[in-house]
Amino acid sequence: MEFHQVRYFVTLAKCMNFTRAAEQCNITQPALTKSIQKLEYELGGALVFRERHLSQLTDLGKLMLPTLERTLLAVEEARTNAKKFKRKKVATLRVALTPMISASILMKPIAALTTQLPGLQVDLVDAESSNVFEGLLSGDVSAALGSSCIGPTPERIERFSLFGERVFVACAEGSQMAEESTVTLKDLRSAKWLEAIDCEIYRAFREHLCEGQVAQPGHRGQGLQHLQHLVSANLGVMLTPEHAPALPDAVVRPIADVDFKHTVELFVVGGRQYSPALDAFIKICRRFDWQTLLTKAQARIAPKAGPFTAMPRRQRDPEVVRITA
DNA sequence: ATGAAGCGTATTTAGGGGAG
DNA sequence: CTCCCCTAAATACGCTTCAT
Repeated sequence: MEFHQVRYFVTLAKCMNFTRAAEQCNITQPALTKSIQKLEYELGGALVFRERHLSQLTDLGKLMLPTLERTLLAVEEARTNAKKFKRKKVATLRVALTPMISASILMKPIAALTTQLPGLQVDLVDAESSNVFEGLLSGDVSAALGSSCIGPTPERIERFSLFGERVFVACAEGSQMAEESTVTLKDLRSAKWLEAIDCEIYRAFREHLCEGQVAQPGHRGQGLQHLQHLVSANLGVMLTPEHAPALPDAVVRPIADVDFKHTVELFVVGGRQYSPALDAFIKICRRFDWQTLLTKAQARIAPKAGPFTAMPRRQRDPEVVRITA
C-alpha cells in the first residue's frame, strides 16, 4: 500500500466523485481510478460502489476509512515535525539531575545554549543515582549531571569533570546547630537526619565517613528542594553542596572534622552521534566559568556560614577526616 | 540499460435526462 | 419510445521517472 493511494482514497471518500477527487489530488481521473483499483486489489475488495451520482463507500471502504484517515494524519504530522526539526524549531534536549545537583547551576549554560539554538526546548528531569546511566543508555535522556561520588560508570558512559566543591550541612535558622559556626560528626549523629532518596552523595557520606552511624533516618526526600523545605521547617538537617541555593529560613554550616569534597560531572553516552543541541551543551558546560558561579554561591551563604575552611572549635575532634570523591 | 510504476491523453463504455 | 447529449468511470497506450 502506497501513501499516495491512501491520500487519493481519503480524498475520494470525502467528495465521492472520481473526477473532482482527481482534481483535488492534482492528477487526472484515470490516474485516480487506477490507484483506487490497485488499492482495492491489495485490500481484497471494492472500496467504492460506482453508481455515478450515487457512488458510495462499500462496507470495506467504510471500515478502512477511519484507519486510513489516521494514517494520513500521522504521516502529515510526521512530515511537519521533520520539517520543524530540520529548522531546529522544536529540538529537545533532555537533561537529568541526580538528587543533590541543583538545577540553578544550569541556568546560565541553558541561556547560552538557547542563544545559540533559538527554539531549543530543554527538559530538566530528576534522576535517581541508581538508574541515571540506564536513562542515558536507553536514550531517555541525552545528558546527566551528577556527583563523582557515583563511582565507576558503565563502559559506554563518557564523563566530564565540571567543577569541584565542598559539601556542607544545612540546618534551620535559630536551631541549636545554627548557633555554632561549624558542626561536627558528633553533632550530626545526634541530629534528626534528613536523607535524599537514592543519592550518591549521601551514600558516599554514610558509607565512607560515618560507617553507618550517622543514619538515624528521619524524613526523606527525592531531591534538594524537598529536603530544604524540611530543613526550613526545622524538621532535621541535611547535606547540601556548595552550589545549592539556600532557603531563607535555613543556614549552611561546614562540617568541622570532615573535609567532604566531590566533583560535579557531566555524563553522556560515548560513541553516539550527538545532536546539535547536545554537542553545543557539552561544549558550553566544559567551557563554562563554574568558579565564578561557585564564588557567588559562597558569597550568598558566607555571612551565615562563616569561613568555609574548618574552624577551630572549643571541643572539636582531634583529627580532620579528608575525603575527596 | 532495463523494467516497474505512476501519470497523461485519447478513447470507450455506461447511465441519466431532456427534446421531439 | 427513441435519439442525442452530457457526465462519470474505465480502458488503451505511450511517456517519464526512478530504482536496480
